[in-house]
Amino acid sequence: MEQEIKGILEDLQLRVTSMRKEVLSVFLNKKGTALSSKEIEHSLENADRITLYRTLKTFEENGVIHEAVDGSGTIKYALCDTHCYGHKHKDEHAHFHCNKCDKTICVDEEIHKPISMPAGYIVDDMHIVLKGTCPDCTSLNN
Amino acid sequence: MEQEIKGILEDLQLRVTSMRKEVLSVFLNKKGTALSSKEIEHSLENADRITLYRTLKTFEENGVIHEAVDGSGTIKYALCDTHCYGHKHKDEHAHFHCNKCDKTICVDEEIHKPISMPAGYIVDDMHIVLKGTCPDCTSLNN
DNA sequence: CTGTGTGCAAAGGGTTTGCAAGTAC
DNA sequence: GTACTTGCAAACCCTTTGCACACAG
Repeated sequence: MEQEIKGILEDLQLRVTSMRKEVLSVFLNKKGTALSSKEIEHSLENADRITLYRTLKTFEENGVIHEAVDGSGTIKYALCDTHCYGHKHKDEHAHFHCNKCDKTICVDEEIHKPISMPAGYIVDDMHIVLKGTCPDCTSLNN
Repeated sequence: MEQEIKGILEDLQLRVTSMRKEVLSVFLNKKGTALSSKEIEHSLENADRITLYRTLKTFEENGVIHEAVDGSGTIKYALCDTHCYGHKHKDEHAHFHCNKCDKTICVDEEIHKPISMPAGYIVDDMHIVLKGTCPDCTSLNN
């Protein structure tokens, strides 16, 4: 893992700092989950929030992570797929947002184009957000 | 229109104040558009931002408006359909968000269920956000 | 050594809360 | 008249910016 992280950063010619390694490991440990900066902050040992913001920005600019729409009001970040490194982001999967635990997961199902826009509209990007209750919260019965 | 607005408020047993009438008329004048609190504020004559926040909250609690997911990072509000007054919100239409003018419109096309969730997930609500360029901005060529 | 990254302090923007005065009913 | 609304001030987030020090390469 340490090696994987170092590799990602070096490939992008980013300096390998402890903050970047820590943040990246949080994402790798929670693959398939979109995280808010707050959640990331809580997952870090010695968290300087400001540095975290800058780290997230750097990661976003370099195609390591991308913003995910989950309809929770706060911006979340998700690890980019390999094919999106450095390129234009294609965030073509759906997100499920649990209203109880506020967790957001990436849904890996295939998406069927749900709608056809009237003429004149150019669609670059599509986000699908499902809201409800996740299995963890259902079984907890709270 | 004055009558329509008064009727909506009275039906919900809300006091008919000038702020509420103004905000409601903004929504009625821009039917099919989801508005941010900033946009609403600019549409008002004598706008006290704090009162506006409270008005929006009241409207939301009473099923007059609902939050719309448009992936712009800011929360937008849209007028509820009649069938949603006071009831659980069913925001089953898609939203188109123009990346150029930041406008959000409600798309009235029928939605085909685009995805099937794995077992264990309870889906209460679905939001579909399309991002791109609207006809106005395409023709302006800017 | 050089330039980038960090961490603190302070500023900025949006939203919420407290409270006295104003208004709907 | 009474309870709900309003509007101002202040408080409270979260996020960004400025700058000196620290560290990666």
